[in-house]
Amino acid sequence: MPPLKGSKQTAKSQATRQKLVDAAAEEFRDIGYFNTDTNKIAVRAGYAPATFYKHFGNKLEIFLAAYEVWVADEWRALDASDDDPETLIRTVLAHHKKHLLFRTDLRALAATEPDVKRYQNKLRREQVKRLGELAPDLAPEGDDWSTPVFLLLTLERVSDAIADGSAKASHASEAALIAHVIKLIDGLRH
Amino acid sequence: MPPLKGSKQTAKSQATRQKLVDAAAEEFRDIGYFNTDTNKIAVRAGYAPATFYKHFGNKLEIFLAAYEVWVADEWRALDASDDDPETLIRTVLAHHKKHLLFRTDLRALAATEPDVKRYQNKLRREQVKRLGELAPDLAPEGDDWSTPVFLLLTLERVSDAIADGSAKASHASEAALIAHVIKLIDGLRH
Amino acid sequence: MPPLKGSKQTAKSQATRQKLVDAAAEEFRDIGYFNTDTNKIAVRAGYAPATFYKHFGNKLEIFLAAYEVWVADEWRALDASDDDPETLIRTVLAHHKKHLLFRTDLRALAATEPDVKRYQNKLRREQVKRLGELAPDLAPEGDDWSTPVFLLLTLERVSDAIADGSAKASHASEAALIAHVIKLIDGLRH
Amino acid sequence: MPPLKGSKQTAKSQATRQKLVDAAAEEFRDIGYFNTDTNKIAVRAGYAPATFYKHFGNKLEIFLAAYEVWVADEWRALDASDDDPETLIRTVLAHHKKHLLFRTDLRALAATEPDVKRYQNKLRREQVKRLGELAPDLAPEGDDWSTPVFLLLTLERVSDAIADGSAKASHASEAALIAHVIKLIDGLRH
DNA sequence: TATGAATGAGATTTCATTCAT
DNA sequence: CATGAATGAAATCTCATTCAT
Repeated sequence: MPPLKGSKQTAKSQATRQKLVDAAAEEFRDIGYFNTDTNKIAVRAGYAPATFYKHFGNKLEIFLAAYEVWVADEWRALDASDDDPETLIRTVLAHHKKHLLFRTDLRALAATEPDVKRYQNKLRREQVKRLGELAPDLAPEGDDWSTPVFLLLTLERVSDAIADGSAKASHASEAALIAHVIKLIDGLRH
Repeated sequence: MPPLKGSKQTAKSQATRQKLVDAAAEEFRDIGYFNTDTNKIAVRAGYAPATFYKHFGNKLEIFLAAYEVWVADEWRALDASDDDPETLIRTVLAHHKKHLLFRTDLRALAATEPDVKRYQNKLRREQVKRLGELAPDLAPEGDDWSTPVFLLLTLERVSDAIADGSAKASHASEAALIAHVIKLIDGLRH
Repeated sequence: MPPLKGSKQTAKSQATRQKLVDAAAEEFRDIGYFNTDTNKIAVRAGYAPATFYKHFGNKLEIFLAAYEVWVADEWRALDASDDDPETLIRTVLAHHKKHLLFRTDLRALAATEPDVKRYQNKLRREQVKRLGELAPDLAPEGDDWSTPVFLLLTLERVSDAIADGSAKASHASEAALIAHVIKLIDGLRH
Repeated sequence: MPPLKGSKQTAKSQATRQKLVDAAAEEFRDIGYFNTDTNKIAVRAGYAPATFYKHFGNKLEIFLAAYEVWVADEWRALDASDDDPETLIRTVLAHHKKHLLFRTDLRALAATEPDVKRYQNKLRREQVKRLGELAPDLAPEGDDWSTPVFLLLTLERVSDAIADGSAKASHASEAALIAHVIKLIDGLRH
């Protein structure tokens, strides 16, 4: 069966777009959003600078696209891991370690760019729901989601501190911090 | 007796420098490090662009100077407040709310600028010591600082989430989150 | 009997060309020559950018083609209308109102593009002849065409001023201006 | 008496701005608005491209500034000339001949740029008032300005047609057209 | 013939930095 | 010490045009 008319071309376009997103994700991960530019991204993907603008309107737009991929990756990793708390924590931690720079830039952008903020909030809510599915005794109770949110915030911050080396620099070992998180989880279960 | 020529000039120079730092802090607070530039800072301080470079080598240098002032302010506020946990938390929270943008930019910069990272780590250690003075039963025990560090990280992250509105957006009220922090503090005391 | 292969292709090619010209005319009318580009024209016609260059060498070439169509339209409208002066004036006016943007761009292009200028001059001469056929007492007398030319220029300018709103903005009503033109016509008849 | 503090510097800035406007006016006159760019203007004035943006936000802004100068020049020329109709007509004609390209671009821009349109309408009204001062028997009568407006439109269009050579190309001599305008003026006087 | 994709060339715009005073 | 002005370098973005299919 021959491909539908045009589907081959569209596939090529999609592939280019994907290469650009991948290149952007690498740039953001390696040198950070604020240290790269659309030219570098296009060239890294193997294209001329102008090609960038056939697929994205500006740098922020590709950041959002890379963010989506980033989140999907994290969820895929979490889905593939076991359900016991320590494994989950270590999965999150590994992801944060790899994408430390991406995450800090994300938060900086969320502070000034409404689009980023909106998307981030939406993902946070989905994250809480997912957590509730993985661990029913941590699920939100009624309208008050503070328990799972508190846990996620804490886990996030601890992971970042371990990932960026500041935990170690302030004499807090990875193991001890993880133990604290696990203890916190036990205390939060209903 | 008139002041020596040299010292007078130094005093004037110091005043200019201070005005520049203040202006920079305001810029960073209002529109963020990445959305301002050295010209804007100089003009906001009431000087010409070139004056900036008489006092600072580049934008990062003045950021560090503003960071020092920022930390001193927070400590002054904490010193002036009562010692009970809730008051302390609310003091930290108020400070974070005001300087949300500054803080996210700080973290983004720390991820790529070694100077910022170094200074940040140094401050974290001082912060832990201060906490130990305020609350001896949360002080580090021996070489393991993980308990106070864990608490500080959590407090920091919760404050940011309240300050940037993401807590509310994920259905976690300020009061409920603060209650979680207080409960955590109680659990961590030895 | 089926058409020859060659002629069939030519017919298809002609149809494509026509669609491109139509789309170009719409673009020129709606957003203007200087605010559109060959890609937009091709896409508006339902083709890919490259197709444009199979039929026209550049943007100016299609402008000329659209200009021809534009003139033919105006003449068709005039031929279909009555012969009394007011009806003719109103027909011209209606055409100018619709194609205001096209006309101003035409004049701007004529000032720098010899091809446009040449074509425009040729059309002006034909226009004078037509006017002479419609109204013999306004026809050129010998080598001096100044009377019909003067009339056409005036009519043109008044129509533009009404069409672009500048007449109204300077407190000159459409009716009063048209009355002036009619009076002028009466004065010019021999 | 020493110059006021800063006045020398401001004078320099004004001089630069003026050089830019002059260079822009020359560009617009020689090759037209749509064939030049901010780089060419800056370089023609003797500056680097970036300098342009210290004085003007974009190309349209300097066009408006050049427009103001252009109008002031025309009025200066008219004020300096005699009051008899033929002299005035020839003064206007000379100005149009010199700035033909500028004028057609002006009209094209007015069709798409509200700022230009607004300014142009404002000037038209001032022009009518001036005409009323020069020739009281052509002044507006009450709210109806159509008589002077009709005259100005006609004069303008005839001047353009002579200036751009289209009058000649359609066998209408300059002298005969001017005679028509003069006759029109006589007919319009009250 | 038509095209989807890509791009070289260049216009627009920003900004850290310098220079002459 | 302070500065007004200017700018080199680079990032952002556009568009007429081409190429492989």
